[in-house]
Amino acid sequence: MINELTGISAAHEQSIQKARKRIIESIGKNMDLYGITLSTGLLYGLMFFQNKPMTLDEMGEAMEMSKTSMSTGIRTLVDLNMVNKVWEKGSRKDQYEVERDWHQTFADFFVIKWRKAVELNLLALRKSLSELNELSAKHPEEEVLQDYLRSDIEKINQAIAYYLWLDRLIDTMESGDIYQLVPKEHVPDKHM
Amino acid sequence: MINELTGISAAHEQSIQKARKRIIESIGKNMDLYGITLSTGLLYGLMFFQNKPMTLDEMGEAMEMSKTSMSTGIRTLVDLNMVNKVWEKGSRKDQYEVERDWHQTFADFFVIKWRKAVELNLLALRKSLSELNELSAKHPEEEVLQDYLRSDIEKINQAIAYYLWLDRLIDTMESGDIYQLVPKEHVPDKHM
DNA sequence: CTATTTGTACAGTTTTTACAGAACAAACTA
DNA sequence: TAGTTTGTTCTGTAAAAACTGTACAAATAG
Repeated sequence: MINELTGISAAHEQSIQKARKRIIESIGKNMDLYGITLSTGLLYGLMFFQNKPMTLDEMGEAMEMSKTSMSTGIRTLVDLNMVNKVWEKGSRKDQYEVERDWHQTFADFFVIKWRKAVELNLLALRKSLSELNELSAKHPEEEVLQDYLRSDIEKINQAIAYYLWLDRLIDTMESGDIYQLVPKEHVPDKHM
Repeated sequence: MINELTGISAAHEQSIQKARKRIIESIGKNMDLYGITLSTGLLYGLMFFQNKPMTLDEMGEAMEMSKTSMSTGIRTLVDLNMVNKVWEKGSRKDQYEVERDWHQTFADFFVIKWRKAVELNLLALRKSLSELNELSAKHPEEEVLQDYLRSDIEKINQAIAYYLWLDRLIDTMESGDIYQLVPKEHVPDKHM
C-alpha cells in the first residue's frame, strides 16, 4: 500500500489528495519548460508531497506505471538535480527524494542545460567565424565576396556577444550573485 | 531561386554555406530549450542569415518543406517574438525577419512562457493552500490530521515563496534591470 | 558459491507529434 | 464583381517519442 495518509477519515484524506492533485498537475504540466515530459512531471509532483524517500517500486505502484518508466523518469530528474538519490541503510533498493531548494533547482537547470547550449553554440560560431575571416583575408579585392563576409561576420560577432552575456548570467546563478539583484526574500520598495 | 549568394565563385559560396550550416545546425538543435522543434529551429537559423525578410514560399523552397509547415513553424517563432512580421509595400505576401536583439528574445521567452507557468502554479498553490487552511481550522483537535496539514502547508508556502522570487526575476528581465547585474558589454574585474 | 533481488538495456507496441495535401476563407487585383 | 493569390484549417499519414515486458548484468544475502 502506497498511501501514507493513514489515521484520518476517508473524507479528510480525500480533501488532502484533492488539494495535492491540483498542485501536482499544475506543476507537472509546466515542467515542460524544463524539457520534462508530463508523466515525469507528475512523478516529480508525487514525490514532492512525499515525506520520505521513495523506491522505484513504490513510484510504479503509485503512478500505476511500469518500473522501467519510473527508472527512466527518475534518471531525467536526477540528471537535472531535481531529485537526489539517498542511501537508506538496511535497504537494497535505491531511494529517491526531491531537492527541496527550488532556487537551486532553477539555477542548476541553467548551469546544466543552458550552459551546455552556450558552449556548443559558441564553438560553432567561433569555428565559422575563423573560417570566414580566413576567406576574407585571402581575397581582399573581391568586393562582392567581402560584402557577404562582412554581413555574416557582423551577425556572428553579435551572436557571440550575446552568448558571452548569457554565460555571465549563468555565472551569477551558479555563484549566487543573482540573489544580490533579486533577493530570495522580498524587500519591499521604500516609499516616501 | 532562393540562393542570395550571387556574384561569387561556387567555391566561395560553398565555403560560406558551410560556415553558415554549422551555426544553423548548432543553434537549431539547442533551441529545444525554448521548446522549439528541430525543423523550426533550422528555419530560424536560415532566416538568421538572410538579409531581407522572407515569405512562406521562399522558406518552403529553401527548407524543402511544405508551406503549411512553414506557416506553423513561423507562428511558433512569432509567438515567442523571435521573428517579426514586417510589412513590405507592393507585396501581398506576408514577410518575416528574425528579431536581431537576442537579449530581448531571451527576456521575452521568460516574460511569455515562464511568467505564464508561474501564474498557473501560484493559482493552484494558493487555492490548495486555502482549502487546507480551511480544513485545518475546522478540525483543530485532530492531531494526526494537523500533522499532515502542517507538512503540506509548509511545502506549499515554500513553493509560493520560490515562485514569487521567480516572478521578481522575470520582472528584472522585463524592465531591463537584469543588465545592472549583468551588463550587455562585459566589464572586466578591477585588479589591484 | 549460489540464490535472489534490483536496476537498466533492449525490443516491440502504443501514443503522440510532425508533416503534407486538399479545401476553404480572406484579401487583393483587374 | 469576378478571378487570383495567400495563409490557415482540417484530415490523413509518416515519423518520433513514450511506455511496457522481457532479458540480463550487477549487487546483495544466505
